Amino acid sequence: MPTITSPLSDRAIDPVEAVSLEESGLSELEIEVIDLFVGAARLFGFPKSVAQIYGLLFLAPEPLPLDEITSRLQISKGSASQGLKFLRSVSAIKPVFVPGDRRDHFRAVAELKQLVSGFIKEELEPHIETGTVRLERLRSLLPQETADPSISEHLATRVERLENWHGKAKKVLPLVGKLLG
Amino acid sequence: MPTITSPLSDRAIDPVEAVSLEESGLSELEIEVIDLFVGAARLFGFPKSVAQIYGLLFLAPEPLPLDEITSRLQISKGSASQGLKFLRSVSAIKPVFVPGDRRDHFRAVAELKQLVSGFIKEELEPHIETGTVRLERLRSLLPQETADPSISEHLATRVERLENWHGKAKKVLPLVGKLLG
DNA sequence: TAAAATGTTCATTTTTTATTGAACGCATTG
DNA sequence: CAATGCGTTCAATAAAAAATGAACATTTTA
Repeated sequence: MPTITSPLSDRAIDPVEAVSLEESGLSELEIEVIDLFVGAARLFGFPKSVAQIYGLLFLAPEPLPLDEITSRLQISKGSASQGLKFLRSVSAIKPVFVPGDRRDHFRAVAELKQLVSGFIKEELEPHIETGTVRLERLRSLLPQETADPSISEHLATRVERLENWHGKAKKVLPLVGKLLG
Repeated sequence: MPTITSPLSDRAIDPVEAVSLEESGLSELEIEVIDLFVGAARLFGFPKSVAQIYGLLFLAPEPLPLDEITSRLQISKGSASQGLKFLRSVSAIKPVFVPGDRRDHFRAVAELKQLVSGFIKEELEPHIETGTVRLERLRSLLPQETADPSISEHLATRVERLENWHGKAKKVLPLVGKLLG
């Protein structure tokens, strides 16, 4: 297992990758910014391609269409399409109509608040909702009595703790977005 | 690409896995709680084994040693050792001395505030620190002038935006821990 | 002090996840 | 209405991450 100190271990900046990007016509600034996003994305569990696309759009002075993304980042049409789809789904990018061009163009949403809110709403909240059902089920599985009564007591306490966490998450998550206003 | 709708797609509960756990002598409640943690862990990018260990300890009335963890969860000694190491590193578990037993025993830290703080401190803050250096580098890469001056202007704005995000993260992250008090 | 117990490490294997690219649908255009 | 452009989908492949297990170091016990 190459996980060195933790499952979320740091990664060194890969010079090989940097070069391969450079050869495809990206500026040094673009390479650096994209790499920054790729690193951050890893932390949050996003695929590299998604981070690359967002990084490219973040810096681009004009909205870009899919085929420019594929050629500049040297990724496949499939990856780009999927990445854009995801970024749209969390409202991290917006489609922009460009007159006289049939292709869809996209710009990055650069407001932290919007980015975080979009992610919370689309990725986190759904999970929290399903949590409600699962907690009910947990409660139903609590043993009414055990050989040592302190054990069933302890188990009940733990389920209560989970319910407590769930409530906190429900309360705090929407608040986080506002904190970044 | 089996990523269906998003890179953080939901996963169905795998009945096969549930059975394999059940056969190893875990109660239905334990299976359910562990599965809950495994699901949540995926969201945060933790390995399954880490979530399983934490879940088991979370419910356990008494601290458990490594070999009981391996036998109850049916995971290898290596996985358990690494998982415990990580959980210790983020202060999600604590070693407990058990008289008359040479083995290290561990209990789960069940305070949300502590869990979140530990994770922020050990996993997030280090990244934020390296960010400072990288941002300085970005600034140095900004072109002094471009063919169209509005472009260099735009790029400067973007780097400022990143600095802005960085500052917000530095301010808000420590605050999140306190929000959960 | 030899044997057993405990826990870590890390090369190898397995599993999971992401990327690719060809096939397809649909709209536009010549 | 054939040909071309644009974008999506998905089976196959590649890449990345995690789990395994054997070797090892250390401590304890007999």
